[in-house]
Amino acid sequence: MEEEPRRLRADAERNRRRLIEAATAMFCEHGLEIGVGEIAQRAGVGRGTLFRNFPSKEHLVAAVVVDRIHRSIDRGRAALAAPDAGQALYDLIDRSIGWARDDRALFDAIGDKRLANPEIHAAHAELMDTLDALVRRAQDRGAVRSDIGAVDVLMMIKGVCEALRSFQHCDPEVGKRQLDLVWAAISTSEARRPLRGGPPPLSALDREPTEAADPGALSG
Amino acid sequence: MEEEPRRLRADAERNRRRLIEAATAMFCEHGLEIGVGEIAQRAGVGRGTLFRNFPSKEHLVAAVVVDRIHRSIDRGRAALAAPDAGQALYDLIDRSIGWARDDRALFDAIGDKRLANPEIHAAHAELMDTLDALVRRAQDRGAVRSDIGAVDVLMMIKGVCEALRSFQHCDPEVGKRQLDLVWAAISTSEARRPLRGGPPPLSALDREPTEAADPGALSG
DNA sequence: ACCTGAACACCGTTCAAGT
DNA sequence: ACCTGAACACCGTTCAAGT
Repeated sequence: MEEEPRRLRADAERNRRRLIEAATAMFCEHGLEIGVGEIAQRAGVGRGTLFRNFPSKEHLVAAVVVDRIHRSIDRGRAALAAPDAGQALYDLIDRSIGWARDDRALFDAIGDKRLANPEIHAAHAELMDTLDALVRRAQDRGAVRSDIGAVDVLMMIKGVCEALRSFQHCDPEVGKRQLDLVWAAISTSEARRPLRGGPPPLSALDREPTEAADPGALSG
Repeated sequence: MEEEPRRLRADAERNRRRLIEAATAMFCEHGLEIGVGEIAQRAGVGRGTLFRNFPSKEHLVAAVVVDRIHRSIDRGRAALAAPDAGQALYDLIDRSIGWARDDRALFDAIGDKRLANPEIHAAHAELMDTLDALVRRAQDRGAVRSDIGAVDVLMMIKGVCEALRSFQHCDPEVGKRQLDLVWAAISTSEARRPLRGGPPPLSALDREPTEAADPGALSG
């Protein structure tokens, strides 16, 4: 929580920024398994500089995750200002799911292992406070049932995001229906919305046939 | 799909079995990041033997996953034989969530990346057929709403399992409520059940205070 | 045919040498 | 103070030598 007191030299400060930005972009594009060397290269610094700023790759991940959580908090606060609290919560879940498709392992990379990091923990607690306020406002409006809490909602959002990330190439309609199902679970019967589309065929989880699966990928 | 025609020598067959069993146990206990050397050691063979039976670690994971899917199919078929189809589906989801807590990255490790493996794909298709039959029977009974499909249900189960896996040390009540929320989403209003317990406090996602978080884990 | 462990390649991390 | 790249450690994978 307390601010870092010591000043960084100008070039060091710039390198640190570049590293976080490079890491964010690389994690988005290639997932967390991207090598530290490639991140350092993209940031235009040596590998040693990366480890001077972040004691380990895991710390770099943590810095990026904290940054993502802060963006989520911003979105949550904006939703709090919206007139229709129920609609605002629905939209927030919708957009979170949309981002999960692009962001790969970023916002999703929150689990109790990473929450052991105090900075992530603090940011996450702030996010939960915001979500809690949103849920309560939606409950006051009668859009969300009164017997659920922010933890229930967060877990459902996280679940949908991770399930969709595993099936990144599946029919996009599957994602829309997951949103609708989450809403069916947490909304009051008055605020219920119909599920969009029909039940997806069993093939909806397969890769799109347009994208030929590389044959060398696995087994044979 | 076609059977492996060539016979393995008796000792080779035994080694292959031992490797799958050792891998299953090690993956359960330590997750997929366990080293191949430790798996080979537990199986009582050299590392080279592991790679003679499985071209890569990923293939070994695939073999274990196929095995797990077959067990899921067995559970699904048993559920099909139960008198009350709605209750049977509810119980199956319940037990799947329970297993997810113990199994770490096994049954959960199904995504479109791994479905590129033809053996996993075939086993998964069989699982989907079974789940599809279960859902239809529950719909005929009026327990499950008519506008959802097996893909919707599978995605929700997978989501809950992965979300719970991320928060392995959180309050177990969170898991029970996730099951109830899934059921609220997919059931007809007649078959609805109340959510067990009350809304979890925001601290429910933190580690239990009894288990002291190792301070050296991350940042400081 | 199959088994084995030494050797190789790759990637996260450290550190002595530079500025 | 900070930067850098060579060097180290670790782990997945290969392969020459054994049985």
